[in-house]
Amino acid sequence: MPSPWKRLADRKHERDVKREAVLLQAARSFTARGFHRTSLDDIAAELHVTKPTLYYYFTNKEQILYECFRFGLGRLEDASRAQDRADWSGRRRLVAYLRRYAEIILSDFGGCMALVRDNELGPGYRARIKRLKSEIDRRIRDLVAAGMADGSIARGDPKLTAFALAGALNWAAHWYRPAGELSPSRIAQLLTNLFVRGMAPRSSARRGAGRSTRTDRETT
Amino acid sequence: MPSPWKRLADRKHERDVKREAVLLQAARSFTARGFHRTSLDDIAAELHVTKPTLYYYFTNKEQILYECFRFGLGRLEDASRAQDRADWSGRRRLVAYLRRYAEIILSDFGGCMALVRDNELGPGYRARIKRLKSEIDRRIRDLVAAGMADGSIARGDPKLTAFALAGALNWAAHWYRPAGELSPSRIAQLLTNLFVRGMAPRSSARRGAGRSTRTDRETT
Amino acid sequence: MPSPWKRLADRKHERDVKREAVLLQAARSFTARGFHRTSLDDIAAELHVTKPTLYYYFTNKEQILYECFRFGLGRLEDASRAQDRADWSGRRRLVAYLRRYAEIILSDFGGCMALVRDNELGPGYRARIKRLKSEIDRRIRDLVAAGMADGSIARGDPKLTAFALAGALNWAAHWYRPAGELSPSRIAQLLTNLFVRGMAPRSSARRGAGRSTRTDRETT
Amino acid sequence: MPSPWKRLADRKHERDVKREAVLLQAARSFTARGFHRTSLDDIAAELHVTKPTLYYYFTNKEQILYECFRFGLGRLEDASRAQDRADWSGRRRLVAYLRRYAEIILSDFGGCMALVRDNELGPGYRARIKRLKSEIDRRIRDLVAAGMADGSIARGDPKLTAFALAGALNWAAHWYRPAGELSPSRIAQLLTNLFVRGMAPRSSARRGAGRSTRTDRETT
DNA sequence: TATGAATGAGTATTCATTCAT
DNA sequence: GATGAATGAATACTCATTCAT
Repeated sequence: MPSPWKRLADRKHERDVKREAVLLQAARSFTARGFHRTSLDDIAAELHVTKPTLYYYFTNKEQILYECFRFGLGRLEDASRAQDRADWSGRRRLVAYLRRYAEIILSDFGGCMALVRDNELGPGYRARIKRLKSEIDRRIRDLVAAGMADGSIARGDPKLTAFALAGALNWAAHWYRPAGELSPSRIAQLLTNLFVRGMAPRSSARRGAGRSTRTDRETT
Repeated sequence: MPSPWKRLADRKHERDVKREAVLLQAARSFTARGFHRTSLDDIAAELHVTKPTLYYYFTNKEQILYECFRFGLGRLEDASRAQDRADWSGRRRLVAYLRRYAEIILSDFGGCMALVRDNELGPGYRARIKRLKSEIDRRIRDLVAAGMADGSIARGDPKLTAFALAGALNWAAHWYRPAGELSPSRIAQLLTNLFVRGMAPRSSARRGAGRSTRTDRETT
Repeated sequence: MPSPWKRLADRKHERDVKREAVLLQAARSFTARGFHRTSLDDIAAELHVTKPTLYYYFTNKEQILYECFRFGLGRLEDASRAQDRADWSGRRRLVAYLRRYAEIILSDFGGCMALVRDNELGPGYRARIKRLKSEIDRRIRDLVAAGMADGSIARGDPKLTAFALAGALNWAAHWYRPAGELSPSRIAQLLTNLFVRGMAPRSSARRGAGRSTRTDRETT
Repeated sequence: MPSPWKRLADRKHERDVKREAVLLQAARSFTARGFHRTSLDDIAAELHVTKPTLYYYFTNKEQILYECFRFGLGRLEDASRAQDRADWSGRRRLVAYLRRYAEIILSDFGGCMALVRDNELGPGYRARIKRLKSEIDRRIRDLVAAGMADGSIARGDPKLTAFALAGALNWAAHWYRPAGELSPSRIAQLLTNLFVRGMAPRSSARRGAGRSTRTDRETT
């Protein structure tokens, strides 16, 4: 016979599972149809519950969107911490991060974050999301700057470079189709390669010469 | 006494001026607050008219957004046609186009196009917009492909490359602040330079060597 | 042919007429069924319009109640100003005021004011109503105090006396039935007489003796 | 080891204690914020329990209000019975009753009764409350009539006199502040004195003369 | 042309109530 | 006894749209 505590933990867990199920469905619907065109009734129906049930787990429609954002941003944050390897060059860390970044952006919560504008939120929630977002932006910028400092990335405007990278990746949420032939991580790879190498053709002379160490080769 | 025909033309002109004023205000409001959070009353009030007046110029709220989109897309279309210079390399034509593209994206209608999702439109309008958008996408892709064909752009996936470019530029609409120090055309320049050269540092050996012709240098 | 200005004035007037009709119906419904049990649909239906029409004239359900209150309070305020006759004793002015007060309290707006609690209003509106109400209270208190000063009213606590008078009159809104035999002004008369004379029996010795001047006799 | 019967009695008692605690909290909340603006969740939270618990003690939100009313009315009823002293004049009995009446009205349940309108209740409960209320009204009226019959109260309309008295006392629930300087019984005393003596100034000739017997003096 | 007036349809939100545990 | 979870019903409020003038 299981202890009542276990049961309590189960309940807590079940509740969290349900809460997350709501978030997932919401993220998908918000992404697909937009925040305002998705009614709580829609979300509830897709989960086979009724609207007030959603209010048992969330206080607001806004809060639901906020949590979707936070969830996606949280994963980006986690990914950013995972690349803190002192033995890697800035570029290598950046590239590794961007790989994860793309995977996250092309997931349900990430897509919601990239495709639903935060001005759907009221001032309070919005400010908090903006803070988290600039945290992420800053993280990319820092990696870029680190790369520029250690010579693994060509000198330039780190801020603009970071925006360019984030933009190309975020935009992928617009055109990515799960059914397509490109997997998220393949997209990430191709985009980062493109960014690293640039579009200018490499002359034969340039091949291998003066490039960073083998370790930094992110070609797969 | 002026001829009544003149008057008719004047009227027609005045009507178009007003129509466009509505569109401009709408584009700004839609961009700033989102399509659904902007009521026709808002737009009307900002123009110092009343809501039904808008219906004199447009049949729908949707149509207003549709026309905003079309306006921006039209300018992109125009810009694309302006780069049809057979004597330029694919890359040069691409870079020239991207420069204009960025300027347009960072204008009122362009920003609206980049920031307001087309799923706010009903199926009819939406399909038309999607067609126009893929027209633009195709145009970039074609320039990329042309560059790859004539050797001015490194071989790769033209589609993905085009998406990356469009993404980085479109995303600029999210972070661009007119009050900031970077002008749209400067942003365009920096972004395209970044794309062309890539982030990898150029070895001294590489400088100038084997690079494309002087003509293709887009450094300003 | 009427001038367009006339027409504008007519419109304005018509609007005010309609606005007031809404208020009147609202006051009656709020009084009869309570603020929360009266839905805007109820009010609208009773006026043969639809709910959004009410929003054309008022911004809020709360505002409707607020205006009902204000309307009633405004009439009390007017009545209070009408009794500013320097040649009358305090008591005579008080009695005259109370007569009007009762008539107003037993009207639609007055009843609403007496029977619907102001805590139905949000803090903003409520504070304003409270201010108006204390204005009225103060007015009665001042008349009582004036009477005490000029000897036409027995000395005592003016505040408590004022509350007692207002209470007895306001409470009449609870039991008054328009169909009953007592008219509002008759009720006012009887209640004020009772207040003036008190319940203690008048000994024959007291009759006429030592009473205040003939002018102050409010016996009808 | 205590007998199980004792335990049952304890339980019963405990249940009643809790039931009454719910009623008291409800009465306070209903009085402060109104019936509809007080949710069962509010009441439950203030009691540190959850909403369904309330349903263990009551079948309805309405029933809770009904019981609050009944509780207050019950105390008025009790008070009325306590004044049945054949050796006292009608007026003295009336005055004694009013003293208790005021104390009750200025208590939690009494205030609820005076401030929350019975039209919040459905027809069934409401009818029962109205019956109890008219019982109370009738009781005051009877005392007034008795006083008029035995000469201790000046002749007049007993019904209207009773309403005036009840009104002035009930209304005190609106303005009474427990923190103020006037205690409920002092308020009762002042109000009844005012009613007995009236506002008209007593001429010196009248002092002491022809007034009712010492016994009837209710000055404290 | 432009507006005042009105409305239908939709939607977030609240809340009393129920029930299995 | 008490609670977590769920729901039906009601309701304020918004807004695109229409139409007579």
